[in-house]
Amino acid sequence: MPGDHEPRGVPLSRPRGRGGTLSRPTGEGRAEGRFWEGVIGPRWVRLSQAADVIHAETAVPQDTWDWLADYLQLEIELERILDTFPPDPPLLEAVAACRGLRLLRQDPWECLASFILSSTKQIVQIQQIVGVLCERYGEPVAVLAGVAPCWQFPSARRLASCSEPELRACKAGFRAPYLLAAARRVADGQVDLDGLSRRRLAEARAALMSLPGVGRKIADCVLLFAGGFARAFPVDVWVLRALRELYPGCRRLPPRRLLEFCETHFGPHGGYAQQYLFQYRRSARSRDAVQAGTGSSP
DNA sequence: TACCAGGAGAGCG
DNA sequence: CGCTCTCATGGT
Repeated sequence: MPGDHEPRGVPLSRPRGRGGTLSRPTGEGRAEGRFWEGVIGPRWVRLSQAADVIHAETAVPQDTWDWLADYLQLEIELERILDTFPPDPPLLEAVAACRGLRLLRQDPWECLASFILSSTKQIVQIQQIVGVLCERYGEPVAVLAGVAPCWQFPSARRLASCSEPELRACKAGFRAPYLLAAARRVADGQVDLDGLSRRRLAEARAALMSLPGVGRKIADCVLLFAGGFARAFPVDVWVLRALRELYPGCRRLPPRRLLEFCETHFGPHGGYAQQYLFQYRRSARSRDAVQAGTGSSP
């Protein structure tokens, strides 16, 4: 019977630190109160966290929870990551403000496709587009009673079989031809996403950037969030703002020099530093908006 | 109404 | 290179 498959702390030891960020940067998971619900690969799952364990519920019995431990990156010890950060005040402040923030190990194709759809879109809009794609072209997944229907993220092969107008109809806009071309090249094996993690950083990045609609920023996102390249440091508008405000020395650096600074200064796990700076800067914007009375939250 | 959003690519000088 | 323009579309 469904609802009967909780690990009850058996396979999942709680990661160090207070809490974890369980929402996907671009995914459709939702945090509802003390729960997080979403689809990880082909499975629907509801997560919650008690004192020392992560509690997981699925709609179908599981033989193993390795897939979840991998997604949550439970083997990563956060303190060891933070120990590699340079001890400069801005980064320490960002870490203090986002204590417990961790990275997930996402599916490469889902990650790539989502970020291709991300350019000049707000995060809520990206989630909406992804939701439409899943509903129209993804395989349905089993959920617990009372939970809204859910779908897997559509495979590259499935999206490759779509027409450009069909993808535009999902609100993909000018990104539709990029997504379609990427889906085709992934589906026919011209780009091996699952093999990225075995290659050198520069080679994996070049392979991603050979895809239309994939520049340095999106490539680094895929490398960091799905490829296991902890040093990859995506520079988006928020990180750029954070860097210019917190590190005055890099204000007048040309783009090439700025990227060099990011990849060297923040060390072998710079991508984690990037996430702390990103979250820190965005949360500052939220506070300002609320104070200025322009925020949407009460 | 005007402006902006987790960019990328093409066309300039 | 470094700058500017364009590409859809929804929200504020």
